[in-house]
Amino acid sequence: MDKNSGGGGGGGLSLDATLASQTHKRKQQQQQPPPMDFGFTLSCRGGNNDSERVAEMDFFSAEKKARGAAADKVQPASLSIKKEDFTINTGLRLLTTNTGSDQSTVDDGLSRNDDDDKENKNELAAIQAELSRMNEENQRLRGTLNQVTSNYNSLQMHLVALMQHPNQRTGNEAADVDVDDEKMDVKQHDGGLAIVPRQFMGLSPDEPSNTLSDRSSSPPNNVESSSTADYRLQKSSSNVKEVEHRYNSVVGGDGRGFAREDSPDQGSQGWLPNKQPKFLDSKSPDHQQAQEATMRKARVSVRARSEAPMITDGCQWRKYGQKMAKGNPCPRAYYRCTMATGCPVRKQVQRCAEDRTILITTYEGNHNHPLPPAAMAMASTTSAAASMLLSGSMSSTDGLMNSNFLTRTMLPCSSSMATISASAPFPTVTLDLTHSPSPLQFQRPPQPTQFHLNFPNGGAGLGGVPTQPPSLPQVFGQTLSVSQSKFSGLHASAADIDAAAQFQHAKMPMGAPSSSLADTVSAATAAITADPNFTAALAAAITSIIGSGGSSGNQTGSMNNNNNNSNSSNKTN
DNA sequence: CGACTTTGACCCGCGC
DNA sequence: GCGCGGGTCAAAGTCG
Repeated sequence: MDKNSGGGGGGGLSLDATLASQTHKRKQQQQQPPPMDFGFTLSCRGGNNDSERVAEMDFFSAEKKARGAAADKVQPASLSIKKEDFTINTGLRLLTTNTGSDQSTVDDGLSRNDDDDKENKNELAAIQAELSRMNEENQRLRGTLNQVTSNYNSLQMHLVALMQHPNQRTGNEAADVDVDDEKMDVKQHDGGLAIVPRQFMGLSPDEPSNTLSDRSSSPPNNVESSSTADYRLQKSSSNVKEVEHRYNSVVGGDGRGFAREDSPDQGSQGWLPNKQPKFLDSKSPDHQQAQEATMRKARVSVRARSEAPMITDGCQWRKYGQKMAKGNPCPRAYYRCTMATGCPVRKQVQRCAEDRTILITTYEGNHNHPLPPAAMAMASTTSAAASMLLSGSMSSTDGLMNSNFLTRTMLPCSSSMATISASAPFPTVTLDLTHSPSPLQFQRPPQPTQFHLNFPNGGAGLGGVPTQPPSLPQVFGQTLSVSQSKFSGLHASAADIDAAAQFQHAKMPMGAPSSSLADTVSAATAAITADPNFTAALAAAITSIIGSGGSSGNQTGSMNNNNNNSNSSNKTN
């Protein structure tokens, strides 16, 4: 019954940056007055949020100035005031007719040469015009927001399509796009250390050829053409729904949790035995069942050194079983999340047979309830990893899994990846925290024991300085791998996890402040500072990195961990 | 007394 | 069909 049925997951070079930027903006739009320049937001990869915000503020400040001036105030260049002028006139008439009975006989209201009244009327008219204009602007912004939402959904779908069918591109095409994207990284991170090869970018084979040609034939610096965006907006709603369904299945399915508000009611199902077949979508039953079967078994395993019987991940767990697993003298304990009734999340805890100081914690499912900050860290990690994993596994169910997927998702330091049990019965992502980071990985300066978390401006409100949350590869030298029974040897790069995290965070509950970027960061902070168990804190820190990666325009590749941001630099060891 | 843990039994899938 | 192993259930016990 685990509603895991699909894989969102993101991964990509330029796409994730754009997507993350839009995601972040969506959150901003729901928490504060929406930015004015949506067109720029959509088209600008890794755009400077602050510049846009400044533009917005300038607009309103100019507006205030105009309010103090005459009624015929200067309008921002981007706004049309014709309709508002009409509104102004209407208001005047209404005021005139309603002011007094003696005025009713004077239609034009000019017979009374009362300057004070005129001033008052003008002021009222100005205020009314202001209100009217605000209303209109609200309507316009609402429409723009809808458009942005549609575009965002289309991008999501596109991203999933890319992940599902990455190999139908020709090698040259892939190389071209990859090179372009890497160039973008260099642009975005001019710190000199910012070149982060981002694999896993591909064009969907089922994508219309025009999009493909747009990308392949466009100049190298042409990253996101409007035609492509338009095309994405034209994606069929059915595909979007399918993607949403998959994504909701991965990141959690209830309205309170990670799911979209319009998603099917998945969270109400709560925990039920896996053996009970439950399929939420009636369309394509066979296909859906296959997806469900795959999704509900997706797991995220965390290997960490810990003397404690269980790593502290911020959630409350209830042990419901213990078994002696074959081949391991240490018993395997089964836990269920008890933070909310019906939470489907379970985890297994078992010590490694070879090294009993290593604690293997395997998570399954997604929380259907709000999480405390400390718990959000791990939950974000697992969800992101699962979404990444399932995005690939779903392709396998479609028979479209490409071998290139494996190679293009390999990290440059793939040789140092941990070897995970290839006999895993279920698709499993393993985060191996037992190895010290390799300083040579990710071409970064040797800082093997430090994490630098660039805190976004949301948490402390530090002046809205644009931050560059480091992507997973930058700060996370740990190894990451994916083992799937169907695709033994499948490896996923940390960048994929990062992208998946971005994808997931795009679906985080908009109304819940706890899902905000700031809380994600605070979650990591809380986990790091409060948790006596270092491994848990380490995992939380990693999670925070993953989770925060989707909020900045250039989250995918910044290796400049010691950038100029004043609100950065949380570290743990 | 409620929440949690323990532990044997049970169910199910899979391989032989 | 049977045995094995993984996973879960649920009654009994424990703890604060």
